[in-house]
Amino acid sequence: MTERRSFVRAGEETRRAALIDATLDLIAEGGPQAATVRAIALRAGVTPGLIRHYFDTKEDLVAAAHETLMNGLTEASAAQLDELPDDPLARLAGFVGNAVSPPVTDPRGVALWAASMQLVPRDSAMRAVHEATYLGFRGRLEDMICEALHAAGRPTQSSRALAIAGNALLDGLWIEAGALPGHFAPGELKSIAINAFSRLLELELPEG
Amino acid sequence: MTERRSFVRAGEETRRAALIDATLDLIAEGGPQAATVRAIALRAGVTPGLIRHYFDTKEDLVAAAHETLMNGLTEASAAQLDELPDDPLARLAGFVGNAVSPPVTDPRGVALWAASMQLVPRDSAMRAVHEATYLGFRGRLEDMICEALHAAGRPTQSSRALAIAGNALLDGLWIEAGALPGHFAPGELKSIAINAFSRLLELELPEG
DNA sequence: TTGGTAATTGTGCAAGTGTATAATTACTGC
DNA sequence: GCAGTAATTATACACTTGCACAATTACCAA
Repeated sequence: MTERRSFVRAGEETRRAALIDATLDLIAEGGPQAATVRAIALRAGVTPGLIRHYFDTKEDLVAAAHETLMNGLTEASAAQLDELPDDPLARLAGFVGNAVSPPVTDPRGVALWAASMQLVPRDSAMRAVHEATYLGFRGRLEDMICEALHAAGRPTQSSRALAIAGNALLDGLWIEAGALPGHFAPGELKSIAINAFSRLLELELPEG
Repeated sequence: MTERRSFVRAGEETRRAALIDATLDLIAEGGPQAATVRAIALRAGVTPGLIRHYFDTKEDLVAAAHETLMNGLTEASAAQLDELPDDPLARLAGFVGNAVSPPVTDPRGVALWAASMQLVPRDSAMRAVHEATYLGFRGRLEDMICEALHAAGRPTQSSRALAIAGNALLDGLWIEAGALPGHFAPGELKSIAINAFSRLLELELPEG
Protein backbone atom coordinates (compact mmCIF):
# COMPACT_ATOMS: atom_id res chain seq x y z
CA MET A 1 0.00 0.00 0.00
CA THR A 2 2.02 2.80 1.38
CA GLU A 3 5.17 2.47 -0.61
CA ARG A 4 8.26 3.69 1.12
CA ARG A 5 10.61 5.75 -0.94
CA SER A 6 13.68 3.91 -2.05
CA PHE A 7 17.04 5.08 -0.83
CA VAL A 8 20.72 4.28 -0.95
CA ARG A 9 22.96 3.92 2.04
CA ALA A 10 25.51 6.65 1.65
CA GLY A 11 27.79 6.36 4.62
CA GLU A 12 28.57 8.76 7.38
CA GLU A 13 30.92 11.24 5.75
CA THR A 14 28.77 11.74 2.67
CA ARG A 15 25.61 12.29 4.63
CA ARG A 16 27.15 14.59 7.18
CA ALA A 17 28.64 16.68 4.39
CA ALA A 18 25.33 16.79 2.54
CA LEU A 19 23.48 17.87 5.65
CA ILE A 20 26.05 20.54 6.43
CA ASP A 21 25.95 21.87 2.87
CA ALA A 22 22.17 22.02 2.95
CA THR A 23 22.28 23.87 6.26
CA LEU A 24 24.71 26.48 4.95
CA ASP A 25 22.73 26.97 1.77
CA LEU A 26 19.53 27.56 3.68
CA ILE A 27 21.08 29.94 6.20
CA ALA A 28 22.66 31.87 3.36
CA GLU A 29 19.38 32.17 1.49
CA GLY A 30 16.97 32.92 4.27
CA GLY A 31 18.81 33.33 7.52
CA PRO A 32 18.86 30.85 10.38
CA GLN A 33 15.06 30.77 10.57
CA ALA A 34 15.03 29.07 7.21
CA ALA A 35 17.22 26.19 8.35
CA THR A 36 14.58 23.94 9.86
CA VAL A 37 15.16 20.22 10.17
CA ARG A 38 12.57 19.57 7.51
CA ALA A 39 14.01 22.09 5.06
CA ILE A 40 17.53 20.81 5.64
CA ALA A 41 16.48 17.22 5.10
CA LEU A 42 14.54 18.10 1.96
CA ARG A 43 17.49 19.95 0.46
CA ALA A 44 19.86 17.15 1.38
CA GLY A 45 17.56 14.64 -0.30
CA VAL A 46 16.87 12.86 2.93
CA THR A 47 14.24 12.44 5.61
CA PRO A 48 14.20 14.60 8.75
CA GLY A 49 14.67 11.62 11.00
CA LEU A 50 18.11 11.00 9.55
CA ILE A 51 19.44 14.21 10.98
CA ARG A 52 19.05 12.83 14.44
CA HIS A 53 20.99 9.77 13.35
CA TYR A 54 24.09 11.78 12.54
CA PHE A 55 23.75 14.70 14.92
CA ASP A 56 22.57 14.46 18.50
CA THR A 57 20.69 17.69 18.13
CA LYS A 58 20.05 20.37 15.57
CA GLU A 59 22.36 22.72 17.42
CA ASP A 60 25.16 20.26 16.82
CA LEU A 61 24.48 20.30 13.12
CA VAL A 62 24.46 24.09 12.98
CA ALA A 63 27.67 24.27 14.96
CA ALA A 64 29.33 21.79 12.61
CA ALA A 65 28.12 23.83 9.66
CA HIS A 66 29.65 27.00 11.03
CA GLU A 67 32.92 25.25 11.68
CA THR A 68 33.22 24.01 8.11
CA LEU A 69 32.20 27.43 6.81
CA MET A 70 34.97 29.18 8.71
CA ASN A 71 37.56 26.64 7.69
CA GLY A 72 36.50 27.05 4.09
CA LEU A 73 36.78 30.84 4.26
CA THR A 74 40.31 30.81 5.55
CA GLU A 75 41.39 28.32 2.93
CA ALA A 76 39.70 30.22 0.12
CA SER A 77 41.32 33.55 0.92
CA ALA A 78 44.72 31.91 1.16
CA ALA A 79 44.41 30.08 -2.15
CA GLN A 80 43.63 33.23 -4.09
CA LEU A 81 47.02 34.77 -3.37
CA ASP A 82 48.99 32.70 -5.87
CA GLU A 83 47.21 34.09 -8.89
CA LEU A 84 48.23 37.68 -8.24
CA PRO A 85 50.99 39.45 -10.19
CA ASP A 86 54.48 39.94 -8.84
CA ASP A 87 54.72 43.70 -9.00
CA PRO A 88 53.88 44.94 -5.47
CA LEU A 89 51.55 47.72 -6.63
CA ALA A 90 49.66 45.56 -9.08
CA ARG A 91 49.55 42.78 -6.52
CA LEU A 92 47.96 45.00 -3.90
CA ALA A 93 45.53 46.44 -6.42
CA GLY A 94 44.53 42.97 -7.52
CA PHE A 95 44.01 41.85 -3.95
CA VAL A 96 41.88 44.88 -3.14
CA GLY A 97 39.86 44.56 -6.30
CA ASN A 98 39.15 40.89 -5.75
CA ALA A 99 37.95 41.49 -2.21
CA VAL A 100 35.05 43.65 -3.40
CA SER A 101 34.15 41.85 -6.62
CA PRO A 102 32.28 38.65 -7.37
CA PRO A 103 32.58 35.90 -6.38
CA VAL A 104 33.86 37.20 -3.08
CA THR A 105 30.98 39.65 -2.81
CA ASP A 106 27.97 37.43 -2.64
CA PRO A 107 24.79 37.93 -0.63
CA ARG A 108 25.08 34.37 0.63
CA GLY A 109 28.45 35.05 2.10
CA VAL A 110 27.32 38.18 3.90
CA ALA A 111 24.28 36.46 5.35
CA LEU A 112 26.38 33.58 6.59
CA TRP A 113 28.96 35.93 7.97
CA ALA A 114 26.28 37.87 9.84
CA ALA A 115 24.88 34.68 11.28
CA SER A 116 28.22 33.57 12.62
CA MET A 117 29.04 37.10 13.72
CA GLN A 118 26.13 36.97 16.03
CA LEU A 119 27.50 33.93 17.76
CA VAL A 120 30.87 35.56 18.37
CA PRO A 121 29.98 37.34 21.62
CA ARG A 122 28.48 34.20 23.12
CA ASP A 123 30.69 31.42 21.85
CA SER A 124 34.38 31.43 22.67
CA ALA A 125 35.30 28.95 19.95
CA MET A 126 33.54 31.12 17.43
CA ARG A 127 35.36 34.16 18.76
CA ALA A 128 38.70 32.45 18.39
CA VAL A 129 38.00 31.57 14.77
CA HIS A 130 36.79 35.07 14.03
CA GLU A 131 39.87 36.59 15.57
CA ALA A 132 42.20 34.29 13.69
CA THR A 133 40.43 34.90 10.39
CA TYR A 134 40.39 38.65 10.87
CA LEU A 135 44.00 38.90 11.95
CA GLY A 136 45.08 36.56 9.17
CA PHE A 137 43.46 38.67 6.49
CA ARG A 138 44.72 41.90 7.97
CA GLY A 139 48.21 40.50 8.28
CA ARG A 140 48.30 39.58 4.61
CA LEU A 141 47.05 43.02 3.70
CA GLU A 142 49.69 44.65 5.87
CA ASP A 143 52.44 42.64 4.20
CA MET A 144 51.32 43.76 0.77
CA ILE A 145 51.04 47.35 1.92
CA CYS A 146 54.59 47.23 3.25
CA GLU A 147 55.89 45.80 0.01
CA ALA A 148 54.08 48.40 -2.03
CA LEU A 149 55.37 51.25 0.12
CA HIS A 150 58.86 49.83 0.07
CA ALA A 151 58.82 49.49 -3.72
CA ALA A 152 57.89 53.16 -3.93
CA GLY A 153 60.75 54.10 -1.64
CA ARG A 154 58.43 55.16 1.16
CA PRO A 155 58.62 54.53 4.90
CA THR A 156 56.51 51.72 6.29
CA GLN A 157 56.23 52.64 9.93
CA SER A 158 52.50 53.33 9.92
CA SER A 159 51.61 50.07 8.21
CA ARG A 160 49.57 48.79 11.14
CA ALA A 161 47.18 51.73 11.06
CA LEU A 162 46.99 51.56 7.29
CA ALA A 163 46.19 47.87 7.39
CA ILE A 164 43.46 48.38 9.99
CA ALA A 165 41.90 51.16 7.95
CA GLY A 166 42.27 49.30 4.68
CA ASN A 167 40.81 46.15 6.13
CA ALA A 168 37.87 48.08 7.53
CA LEU A 169 37.31 49.70 4.16
CA LEU A 170 37.24 46.35 2.39
CA ASP A 171 34.98 44.83 5.04
CA GLY A 172 32.54 47.69 4.76
CA LEU A 173 32.44 47.64 0.98
CA TRP A 174 32.04 43.87 0.97
CA ILE A 175 29.10 44.10 3.34
CA GLU A 176 27.43 46.87 1.41
CA ALA A 177 27.82 44.97 -1.82
CA GLY A 178 26.23 41.92 -0.27
CA ALA A 179 23.52 43.64 1.73
CA LEU A 180 22.42 46.09 -0.96
CA PRO A 181 22.79 44.29 -4.24
CA GLY A 182 21.79 46.52 -7.10
CA HIS A 183 22.83 49.75 -5.44
CA PHE A 184 26.18 49.76 -7.14
CA ALA A 185 27.09 49.49 -10.79
CA PRO A 186 29.27 46.55 -11.77
CA GLY A 187 32.86 47.47 -11.11
CA GLU A 188 31.91 50.60 -9.21
CA LEU A 189 32.99 49.22 -5.87
CA LYS A 190 36.22 47.92 -7.30
CA SER A 191 37.05 51.31 -8.69
CA ILE A 192 36.10 52.99 -5.42
CA ALA A 193 38.22 50.57 -3.43
CA ILE A 194 41.33 50.98 -5.53
CA ASN A 195 41.02 54.75 -5.63
CA ALA A 196 40.52 54.85 -1.88
CA PHE A 197 43.60 52.71 -1.34
CA SER A 198 45.60 54.92 -3.65
CA ARG A 199 44.74 57.91 -1.51
CA LEU A 200 45.19 56.08 1.76
CA LEU A 201 48.71 55.02 0.81
CA GLU A 202 49.42 58.09 -1.31
CA LEU A 203 50.40 55.76 -4.14
CA GLU A 204 49.12 55.31 -7.65
CA LEU A 205 47.56 51.84 -7.78
CA PRO A 206 46.75 50.54 -11.26
CA GLU A 207 43.05 49.93 -11.77
CA GLY A 208 43.69 47.10 -14.20
CA MET B 1 -13.34 33.94 39.70
CA THR B 2 -10.71 34.50 37.16
CA GLU B 3 -9.40 37.87 38.15
CA ARG B 4 -7.91 39.87 35.35
CA ARG B 5 -4.62 41.53 36.05
CA SER B 6 -4.91 45.23 36.66
CA PHE B 7 -3.20 47.59 34.29
CA VAL B 8 -2.70 51.24 33.52
CA ARG B 9 -3.29 52.86 30.19
CA ALA B 10 0.04 54.14 29.10
CA GLY B 11 -0.51 55.74 25.74
CA GLU B 12 0.92 54.99 22.38
CA GLU B 13 4.41 56.46 22.53
CA THR B 14 5.24 54.91 25.89
CA ARG B 15 4.07 51.47 24.92
CA ARG B 16 5.71 51.46 21.54
CA ALA B 17 8.98 52.53 23.13
CA ALA B 18 8.70 49.85 25.81
CA LEU B 19 7.98 47.16 23.24
CA ILE B 20 10.88 48.28 21.08
CA ASP B 21 13.24 48.35 24.04
CA ALA B 22 12.19 44.87 25.07
CA THR B 23 12.69 43.61 21.54
CA LEU B 24 16.18 45.03 21.29
CA ASP B 25 17.17 43.66 24.67
CA LEU B 26 15.99 40.19 23.81
CA ILE B 27 17.64 40.11 20.40
CA ALA B 28 20.89 41.36 21.89
CA GLU B 29 20.80 38.68 24.55
CA GLY B 30 19.65 35.67 22.60
CA GLY B 31 19.44 36.50 18.93
CA PRO B 32 16.31 36.91 16.86
CA GLN B 33 14.90 33.56 17.96
CA ALA B 34 14.69 34.84 21.50
CA ALA B 35 12.43 37.72 20.56
CA THR B 36 9.10 35.93 20.56
CA VAL B 37 5.90 37.86 21.02
CA ARG B 38 5.41 36.32 24.44
CA ALA B 39 8.93 37.09 25.61
CA ILE B 40 8.72 40.64 24.32
CA ALA B 41 5.40 41.22 26.04
CA LEU B 42 6.67 39.73 29.29
CA ARG B 43 9.75 41.94 29.30
CA ALA B 44 7.69 45.00 28.44
CA GLY B 45 5.31 44.24 31.30
CA VAL B 46 2.42 43.70 28.98
CA THR B 47 0.29 41.00 27.41
CA PRO B 48 1.13 39.51 23.99
CA GLY B 49 -2.12 40.71 22.50
CA LEU B 50 -1.09 44.30 22.98
CA ILE B 51 1.69 43.96 20.47
CA ARG B 52 -0.84 43.49 17.76
CA HIS B 53 -2.57 46.65 18.90
CA TYR B 54 0.46 48.81 18.22
CA PHE B 55 2.09 46.89 15.40
CA ASP B 56 0.29 45.25 12.52
CA THR B 57 2.67 42.34 12.63
CA LYS B 58 5.69 41.16 14.53
CA GLU B 59 7.84 41.90 11.52
CA ASP B 60 6.81 45.52 11.82
CA LEU B 61 7.84 45.61 15.44
CA VAL B 62 11.25 44.15 14.71
CA ALA B 63 11.74 46.53 11.81
CA ALA B 64 10.75 49.48 13.99
CA ALA B 65 13.21 48.31 16.64
CA HIS B 66 15.99 48.16 14.09
CA GLU B 67 15.08 51.58 12.82
CA THR B 68 15.29 53.21 16.24
CA LEU B 69 18.57 51.44 16.92
CA MET B 70 20.21 52.60 13.72
CA ASN B 71 18.83 56.11 13.90
CA GLY B 72 20.11 56.27 17.46
CA LEU B 73 23.58 55.37 16.29
CA THR B 74 23.49 57.97 13.55
CA GLU B 75 22.34 60.62 15.97
CA ALA B 76 24.95 59.61 18.51
CA SER B 77 27.60 60.09 15.85
CA ALA B 78 26.25 63.57 15.19
CA ALA B 79 25.96 64.45 18.87
CA GLN B 80 27.84 67.36 20.35
CA LEU B 81 28.88 68.59 16.98
CA ASP B 82 27.17 71.88 17.70
CA GLU B 83 29.64 72.61 20.46
CA LEU B 84 32.44 72.61 17.95
CA PRO B 85 33.55 75.73 16.15
CA ASP B 86 31.57 76.38 13.02
CA ASP B 87 34.23 74.81 10.87
CA PRO B 88 33.25 72.12 8.32
CA LEU B 89 36.53 70.33 8.79
CA ALA B 90 36.13 70.16 12.54
CA ARG B 91 32.54 69.00 12.20
CA LEU B 92 33.47 66.20 9.84
CA ALA B 93 36.33 65.13 12.07
CA GLY B 94 34.03 65.13 15.06
CA PHE B 95 31.45 63.03 13.25
CA VAL B 96 34.05 60.53 12.09
CA GLY B 97 35.60 60.30 15.52
CA ASN B 98 32.28 59.79 17.25
CA ALA B 99 31.28 57.02 14.88
CA VAL B 100 34.17 54.82 15.99
CA SER B 101 34.24 55.71 19.68
CA PRO B 102 32.06 54.84 22.64
CA PRO B 103 29.16 54.96 23.09
CA VAL B 104 28.57 54.38 19.37
CA THR B 105 30.98 51.45 19.34
CA ASP B 106 29.40 48.93 21.62
CA PRO B 107 29.26 45.12 21.45
CA ARG B 108 25.53 45.20 21.96
CA GLY B 109 25.00 47.44 18.99
CA VAL B 110 27.15 45.28 16.75
CA ALA B 111 25.39 42.13 17.90
CA LEU B 112 22.04 43.74 17.18
CA TRP B 113 23.18 44.87 13.80
CA ALA B 114 24.43 41.39 12.93
CA ALA B 115 21.15 39.93 14.09
CA SER B 116 19.19 42.20 11.82
CA MET B 117 21.41 41.40 8.88
CA GLN B 118 20.18 37.84 9.08
CA LEU B 119 16.60 38.99 8.91
CA VAL B 120 17.13 41.22 5.89
CA PRO B 121 17.08 38.50 3.21
CA ARG B 122 13.63 37.18 4.10
CA ASP B 123 11.96 40.10 5.79
CA SER B 124 10.82 42.85 3.44
CA ALA B 125 10.04 45.35 6.19
CA MET B 126 13.53 44.85 7.51
CA ARG B 127 15.06 45.32 4.09
CA ALA B 128 13.33 48.65 3.64
CA VAL B 129 14.47 49.94 7.01
CA HIS B 130 18.01 48.75 6.42
CA GLU B 131 18.19 50.58 3.13
CA ALA B 132 16.74 53.76 4.55
CA THR B 133 19.00 53.90 7.60
CA TYR B 134 22.08 53.07 5.57
CA LEU B 135 21.35 55.74 3.01
CA GLY B 136 20.49 58.15 5.81
CA PHE B 137 23.88 57.80 7.43
CA ARG B 138 25.72 57.90 4.15
CA GLY B 139 23.78 60.96 3.06
CA ARG B 140 24.76 62.86 6.17
CA LEU B 141 28.34 61.88 5.66
CA GLU B 142 28.24 63.00 2.05
CA ASP B 143 26.83 66.39 3.04
CA MET B 144 29.63 66.95 5.50
CA ILE B 145 32.22 65.84 2.99
CA CYS B 146 30.88 68.30 0.45
CA GLU B 147 30.96 71.13 2.93
CA ALA B 148 34.49 70.29 3.96
CA LEU B 149 35.69 70.11 0.37
CA HIS B 150 33.88 73.31 -0.49
CA ALA B 151 35.41 75.13 2.47
CA ALA B 152 38.82 74.08 1.22
CA GLY B 153 38.05 75.38 -2.23
CA ARG B 154 38.04 71.92 -3.74
CA PRO B 155 35.68 70.31 -6.28
CA THR B 156 32.94 68.11 -4.92
CA GLN B 157 32.01 66.01 -7.91
CA SER B 158 33.35 62.75 -6.55
CA SER B 159 31.50 63.09 -3.27
CA ARG B 160 29.38 60.03 -3.88
CA ALA B 161 32.37 57.72 -4.20
CA LEU B 162 34.04 59.39 -1.24
CA ALA B 163 30.94 58.94 0.87
CA ILE B 164 30.64 55.28 -0.07
CA ALA B 165 34.27 54.65 0.79
CA GLY B 166 34.12 56.72 3.95
CA ASN B 167 30.97 55.01 5.09
CA ALA B 168 32.50 51.60 4.45
CA LEU B 169 35.56 52.58 6.41
CA LEU B 170 33.49 53.67 9.39
CA ASP B 171 31.31 50.56 9.20
CA GLY B 172 34.30 48.28 9.18
CA LEU B 173 36.00 50.02 12.07
CA TRP B 174 32.76 50.10 14.04
CA ILE B 175 32.23 46.40 13.57
CA GLU B 176 35.74 45.45 14.59
CA ALA B 177 35.55 47.70 17.62
CA GLY B 178 32.41 45.92 18.73
CA ALA B 179 33.39 42.42 17.73
CA LEU B 180 36.93 42.50 19.05
CA PRO B 181 36.86 44.75 22.07
CA GLY B 182 40.27 45.01 23.60
CA HIS B 183 42.16 44.71 20.36
CA PHE B 184 42.50 48.45 20.02
CA ALA B 185 43.83 51.01 22.44
CA PRO B 186 41.36 53.69 23.53
CA GLY B 187 41.34 56.40 20.91
CA GLU B 188 43.34 54.33 18.46
CA LEU B 189 40.43 53.77 16.12
CA LYS B 190 39.45 57.41 16.30
CA SER B 191 42.92 58.47 15.31
CA ILE B 192 43.03 55.89 12.53
CA ALA B 193 39.65 56.97 11.22
CA ILE B 194 40.47 60.67 11.14
CA ASN B 195 43.85 60.11 9.54
CA ALA B 196 42.30 57.85 6.94
CA PHE B 197 39.66 60.46 6.14
CA SER B 198 42.33 63.12 5.86
CA ARG B 199 44.08 61.08 3.22
CA LEU B 200 40.86 60.06 1.47
CA LEU B 201 39.79 63.68 1.07
CA GLU B 202 43.31 65.04 0.81
CA LEU B 203 42.48 67.44 3.57
CA GLU B 204 43.95 68.07 7.00
CA LEU B 205 41.26 67.07 9.49
CA PRO B 206 41.90 68.17 13.09
CA GLU B 207 42.19 65.27 15.52
CA GLY B 208 40.57 67.25 18.30
C1' DT C 1 21.04 -17.68 -0.40
C1' DT C 2 20.52 -15.97 3.93
C1' DG C 3 20.69 -13.58 8.15
C1' DG C 4 22.43 -9.63 10.42
C1' DT C 5 23.12 -4.92 10.96
C1' DA C 6 22.85 -0.30 10.67
C1' DA C 7 21.25 3.27 7.70
C1' DT C 8 16.94 5.30 6.54
C1' DT C 9 12.08 6.14 6.53
C1' DG C 10 7.42 7.36 8.35
C1' DT C 11 4.44 8.70 11.90
C1' DG C 12 3.24 10.96 15.85
C1' DC C 13 3.63 14.17 19.63
C1' DA C 14 4.30 17.91 22.87
C1' DA C 15 5.83 22.47 22.99
C1' DG C 16 6.12 26.86 21.03
C1' DT C 17 5.02 30.18 17.29
C1' DG C 18 2.28 34.34 15.38
C1' DT C 19 -2.22 35.96 14.98
C1' DA C 20 -7.28 36.72 15.41
C1' DT C 21 -10.96 38.21 18.27
C1' DA C 22 -14.17 38.76 21.97
C1' DA C 23 -14.41 40.19 26.67
C1' DT C 24 -12.95 43.47 30.07
C1' DT C 25 -11.33 47.67 32.16
C1' DA C 26 -9.14 52.18 32.91
C1' DC C 27 -9.44 56.58 31.75
C1' DT C 28 -11.79 61.09 29.40
C1' DG C 29 -15.20 64.52 28.64
C1' DC C 30 -19.46 65.91 29.93
C1' DG D 1 -21.36 60.51 38.71
C1' DC D 2 -21.82 58.50 34.09
C1' DA D 3 -21.60 56.95 29.50
C1' DG D 4 -18.35 56.26 25.75
C1' DT D 5 -14.15 54.81 23.96
C1' DA D 6 -9.92 53.06 23.33
C1' DA D 7 -6.34 50.52 25.67
C1' DT D 8 -5.56 46.10 27.54
C1' DT D 9 -6.34 41.31 28.72
C1' DA D 10 -7.56 36.56 27.96
C1' DT D 11 -8.55 32.74 25.22
C1' DA D 12 -8.44 30.13 21.24
C1' DC D 13 -6.64 28.51 16.80
C1' DA D 14 -3.91 26.92 13.02
C1' DC D 15 0.57 26.08 12.09
C1' DT D 16 5.49 25.01 12.63
C1' DT D 17 9.17 23.38 15.18
C1' DG D 18 12.52 19.79 17.09
C1' DC D 19 12.55 15.33 18.56
C1' DA D 20 11.39 10.29 19.74
C1' DC D 21 10.66 5.77 18.17
C1' DA D 22 9.11 1.85 15.77
C1' DA D 23 9.04 -0.01 11.21
C1' DT D 24 11.47 -0.86 7.09
C1' DT D 25 15.15 -1.70 3.80
C1' DA D 26 19.65 -1.64 1.54
C1' DC D 27 23.84 -3.52 1.86
C1' DC D 28 27.52 -6.91 3.67
C1' DA D 29 29.54 -11.09 5.22
C1' DA D 30 29.34 -15.86 5.41
